[in-house]
Formats: sequence, structure tokens, C-alpha cells
Amino acid sequence: MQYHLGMADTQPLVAALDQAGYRLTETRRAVAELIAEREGHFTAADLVGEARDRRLGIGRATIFRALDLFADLNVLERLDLPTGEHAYVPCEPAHHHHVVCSRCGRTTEAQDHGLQVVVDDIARRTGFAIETHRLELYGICPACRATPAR
Amino acid sequence: MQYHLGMADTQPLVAALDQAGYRLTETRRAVAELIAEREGHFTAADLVGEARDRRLGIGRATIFRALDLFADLNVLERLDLPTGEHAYVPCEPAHHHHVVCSRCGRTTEAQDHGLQVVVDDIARRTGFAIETHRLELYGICPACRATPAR
DNA sequence: GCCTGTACCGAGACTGGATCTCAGCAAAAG
DNA sequence: CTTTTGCTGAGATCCAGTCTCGGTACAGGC
Repeated sequence: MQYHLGMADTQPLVAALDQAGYRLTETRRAVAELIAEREGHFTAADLVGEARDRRLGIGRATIFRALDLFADLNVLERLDLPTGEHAYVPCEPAHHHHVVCSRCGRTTEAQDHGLQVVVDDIARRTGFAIETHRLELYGICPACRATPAR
Repeated sequence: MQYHLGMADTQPLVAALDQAGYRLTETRRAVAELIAEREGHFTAADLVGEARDRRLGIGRATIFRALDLFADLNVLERLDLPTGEHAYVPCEPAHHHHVVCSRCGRTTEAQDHGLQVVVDDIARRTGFAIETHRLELYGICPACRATPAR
């Protein structure tokens, strides 16, 4: 079975599967392709629709399973957009945060220099033992800033 | 129609409706009561169940509408828990962040002293014009820390 | 190259949260 | 009191995500 897809870089996704000992199936490569072709964030429904349009014959459940898997391997992160939608973004496995363009939806990763101080401060003030945190930023990306608002 | 509920403080919720020019209906007061009685976060399903148990005769849709309304008025915030659940927390209208206890679910508000510096730094590095941000912290609250892990 | 155990897959039923529709009702204004 | 308009309940509907299960194909051993 061959899917004849494009050339987008699936390497990080596929490599993560391999390293973690998961099977490198054609289906998973195809899902990796669909993900790699995307710019910005996407929803599970986007991928399901795309797979259906291209007659790839990939089941709905399989796409959700692949997304969960990539998320577990930290090469994909699940975002909760302000609208309430759930979206996914491919990313590096290291701890970081996302900056989301509220116009075009593209995302960038950001290091949280100095955030630890803020977290520690909040821990001290509230008495909580902070285990994890999540910072999401929304704004207009450089490309969209360069073009007049549509 | 009277609902005969308790004495929890619904004032901030009701006042927000009034100020924004919405009608102060018995139903909305009742939903405000249900919210005010809660500790920590709660889900829409919690309120729907509570209303049904008490035979308040409030429809499912009405509860969702009220939640949306309060959220728009910034007296209620919708949280996306790490589990994927959607929860609500009553809060002050001012900008702030939430600290959620991952054991008992209680929440506290926190000021983001120093966070603006981090946000500005990320804006400079990424070139984004940051409009809003959301910081959520998860940890163990003082009360839960005081009791041995169950 | 072939066999075998097991991970993986597709299809479709199922679940549960959230939304929509619409006729009836009730709050605020005159 | 009457009118206007916003609000409400019931239930249909929608849709994301999960589960089940029979069948498939990968990887490792021979």
C-alpha cells in the first residue's frame, strides 16, 4: 500500500515512533505526512477530512490513535484555543510554550526565560506546590502584521 | 416561580448581568446560586445534574447559555483541564490566572507579577504582537499537602 | 524467503457534551 | 394593562472522541 504524498518533513515524527519502539506502518507514515503538510494548528477533524478527500482509506479511530501517540511522544501538542476548539501543533519534545497567531493560526515555540521566577513567586504566595504549568500566548504573527488587516 | 435556594453569594454574578443590561430572571438567579455554592471548579454537567436532582426545572440549554453569558462577562472562566475536561471557575473580572489543585480541584486566583516581562521578551524574540495570554498552573493546594496522599 | 505472534488497522456502533429550533412565557418599558 | 422583546424548556440534533471486534500486516526468528 502506497500513499503517494508530498515531501513535507515527517522525519521528527517518524523518528519519535521508531525510537520509542512503535511499528513504522504505512498508515502512521501517512498520518505523519498529513501533519507535516499543515501549517499552524489543525484539528483532528481536519486530518480526518483530508484523509477522506484523498481517499486514503484511513479510519477515524486510527487518526485519533496516531494523534494520541504523537502527543504521548511529545512531538505533538494539544492546544485548547480560546474558542474552545481542540487543536494540535507539531513541536519539539522539550518543555516550551506556544505562540499562536490569532489571524492565520500559525504557531511558534517560545522558551520561557524568566517564567520560573514567576511560577515560584505564585507558589510562595498561594502555598501550592506547583507541579506543571501551561502558558499560551495569542497575537499577530510577523507575516500577518506585514499585510493590512483583511 | 421561586427556587428556595441557599445563601451563597450570588451578588457578583447577578450584578454583572445587571450592569451589562441583561434581564434578571429567576432562572438566572438560580443558576447563579448553583454556581456560588460550588467550591473549586465544576463542569456544566455538574450543574445540570444538580438542577435535575433539585427538580428546579431548568433546561440543559439554559444552563449552557447562562455559563456562556457569565463567561462573556468575565465573572466565570472556562478552564481546560489537562485531562481534556472543560471546567468553570467563578472569578474576578480583572486579568489574572488560575492555580488548580490537581488532587481536590480547588482553584485560586494569582496575580502575574513579573509575567509581563516574560511576555514582552517572547514578543521581541518571536516578532509576534502579543494580544492576550493564558497561564494555568497545576499543583497541590495547602490543604491537600497537609493530609497524607490518599 | 517463509512463519508466527502481536501490534495495528478500518468500519461502524456508541457515548456524552454542546448546540439548535421553536413555540410559549415573562421581564422591562410605556 | 399592553406591548415588545428577551428569555426559557423540551427534545431533536450535531459532532468529537471512544470502543469493539474481526481482519491485516509488521518485525523478528528461522
